[in-house]
Amino acid sequence: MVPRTDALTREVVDLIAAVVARYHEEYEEAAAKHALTGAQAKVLRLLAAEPMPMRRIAQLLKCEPSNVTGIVDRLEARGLVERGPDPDDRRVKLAAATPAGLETAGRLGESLDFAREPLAGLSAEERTSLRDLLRRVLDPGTAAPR
Amino acid sequence: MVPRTDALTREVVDLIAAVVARYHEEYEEAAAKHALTGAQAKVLRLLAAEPMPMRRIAQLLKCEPSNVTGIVDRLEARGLVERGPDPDDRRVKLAAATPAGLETAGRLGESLDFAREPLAGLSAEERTSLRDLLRRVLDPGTAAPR
DNA sequence: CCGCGTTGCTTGACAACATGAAATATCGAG
DNA sequence: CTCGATATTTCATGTTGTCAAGCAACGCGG
Repeated sequence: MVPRTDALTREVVDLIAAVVARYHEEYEEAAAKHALTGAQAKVLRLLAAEPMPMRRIAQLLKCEPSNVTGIVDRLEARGLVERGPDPDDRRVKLAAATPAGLETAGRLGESLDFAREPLAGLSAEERTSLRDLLRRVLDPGTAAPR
Repeated sequence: MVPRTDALTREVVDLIAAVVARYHEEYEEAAAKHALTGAQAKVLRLLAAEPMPMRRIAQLLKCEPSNVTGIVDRLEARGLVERGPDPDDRRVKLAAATPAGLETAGRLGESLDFAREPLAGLSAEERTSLRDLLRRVLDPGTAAPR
């Protein structure tokens, strides 16, 4: 096992923390540019990709369904999202982006440039090796290529 | 410039997003294990490393000082943190972890294993190359080693 | 020394997010 | 049909975040 004091490991952990901090910063900033909070931006992007029941949004956000109610309420109040019935189950409400919501989501996506800009400095080989390393960090089951 | 549709770049961005999500999940989980919120855990860790003025905490958290007041209030109410005077400037209050706070911070640190466990699957060379790639992503000014 | 702008912190009002418990409506199995 | 399970909402509550206002202390120019 890697000792807690391993300088290299510690440095990598710190770098990951820095990436996380930076990602958040830029995400919030991009959302704010469109008068959205981070949570609203996340939901809007989900719904722009595909309409889905409230329950599913809560699962993807890893939060309580009652929380999603409020977030969708606010998006709906601004005309970015709509709630409609599910033809197969009248308990379910399908949330979907309106045309205005799709348009906002599109512009939002363009602002979410994190790592596209920084990544531009990396060659294709470097991006490939970064991809492979990140994959293995996320899924330790993946063995190193022999 | 890297085209928006570049599959490799898109994949790396998605992986980074996955790392960010996972980091947060594990951080909140570790904090909750000690009955702390994420923000409280962050502040406690800062203060366990070194006492500092409220103002500095706000800078490191990138939030308003008035917000820090509340977070430190809650930590202080639980005896994990103390406010003391700054001998050099009577406007300043130095927040510091109490012995109980140091102890909690210590156990918290042990729970914050993100990327230490996953990283164990990477060889020293791989960790080095991950470190170098992350450094360049965070600071595009750094040229590729020739 | 004295005023006065600046700085550090707190307070108050308010919005968003988050959880949990309870209410409502619907589903589906028996 | 009945009854437990599911999907959503509502309500109460707590934490995080902002902003504006206030207060105490600092420190500089005169």
